Amino acid sequence: MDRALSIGRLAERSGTNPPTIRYYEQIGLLKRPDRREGGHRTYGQTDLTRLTFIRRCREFGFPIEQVRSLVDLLENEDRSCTDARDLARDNLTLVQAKLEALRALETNLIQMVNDCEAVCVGGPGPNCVILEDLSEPSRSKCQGC
Amino acid sequence: MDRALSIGRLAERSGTNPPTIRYYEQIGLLKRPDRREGGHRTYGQTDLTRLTFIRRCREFGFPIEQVRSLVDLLENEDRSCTDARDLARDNLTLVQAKLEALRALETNLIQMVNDCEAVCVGGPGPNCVILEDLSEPSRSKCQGC
DNA sequence: GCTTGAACCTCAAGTGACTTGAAGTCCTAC
DNA sequence: GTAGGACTTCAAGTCACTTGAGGTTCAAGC
Repeated sequence: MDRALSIGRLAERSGTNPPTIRYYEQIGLLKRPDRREGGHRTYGQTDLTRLTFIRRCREFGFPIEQVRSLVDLLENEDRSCTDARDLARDNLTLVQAKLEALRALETNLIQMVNDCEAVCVGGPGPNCVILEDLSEPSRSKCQGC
Repeated sequence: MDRALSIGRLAERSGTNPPTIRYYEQIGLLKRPDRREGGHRTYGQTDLTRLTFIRRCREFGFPIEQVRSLVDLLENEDRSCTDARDLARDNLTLVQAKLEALRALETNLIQMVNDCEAVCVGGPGPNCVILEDLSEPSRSKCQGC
């Protein structure tokens, strides 16, 4: 019903901040909106849809340049959705790599905290097992040696 | 044996880049090293140990300011290791939150890719189920509604 | 119609943790 | 002696915004 949205309302409804919207406009991800007499931006339903799409993409971890491709895909009848699948698949691979690293990190941190509580908690800083652990060179690169 | 390391060798042995080492020096995380006649930096075993510690902390996701605390902890007899445990615990909480978000992301992305392959792959971009999914407002904030 | 204060405007700089580039100097091996 | 690789400093770039300064416009209440 409400067609003309201020930047603040658009921000609210799309889950963004006004400065972020201006930033997206600046980098050409959102097109320049109409202005009121005083210079304030006004937006319509189409802008809300597009911005929501952009935010979703960002939540899904797509970097801005990929979001640009996806927006293009969404608005261009001539492009095949295979591109969208490929982008999603690349993104999935990245997410899975990050997951693996984070899981290893979690295991290590849990171990550190537990060891500290069992062995040295309350003792002098330099003797703490956590600091000892952190002083060892990384084992992540050569598991075998 | 080799006491005097150039910045390049130190970088190699610690798994860092020379500019990163200079950056750590600049922000006061590494102390200013001795110089040769010509101005080149030289490092010893202590520097290698400290830098290795810093890199490990960074690999574990500690932000620079926390690394600063941990270094202080490591070199200060008067501080208790409870502080180290608390920092590790805070970090663990953050890691676990990230893990949860990434797992949800992974599930969503897998779903998208699979759906696309089952339903629309090869079709025109704008009809792709992936783009439809991305156009829906986020459900992550209110699971129930 | 006037006032108040929230929301808006632009432009520039800041964030974190580095990386990259330019332009010049030093060191080592041949 | 010389070639070229490693080093030096300083500044600017990266990503995706966020924050701040300083000024203007809008909507609501009186």
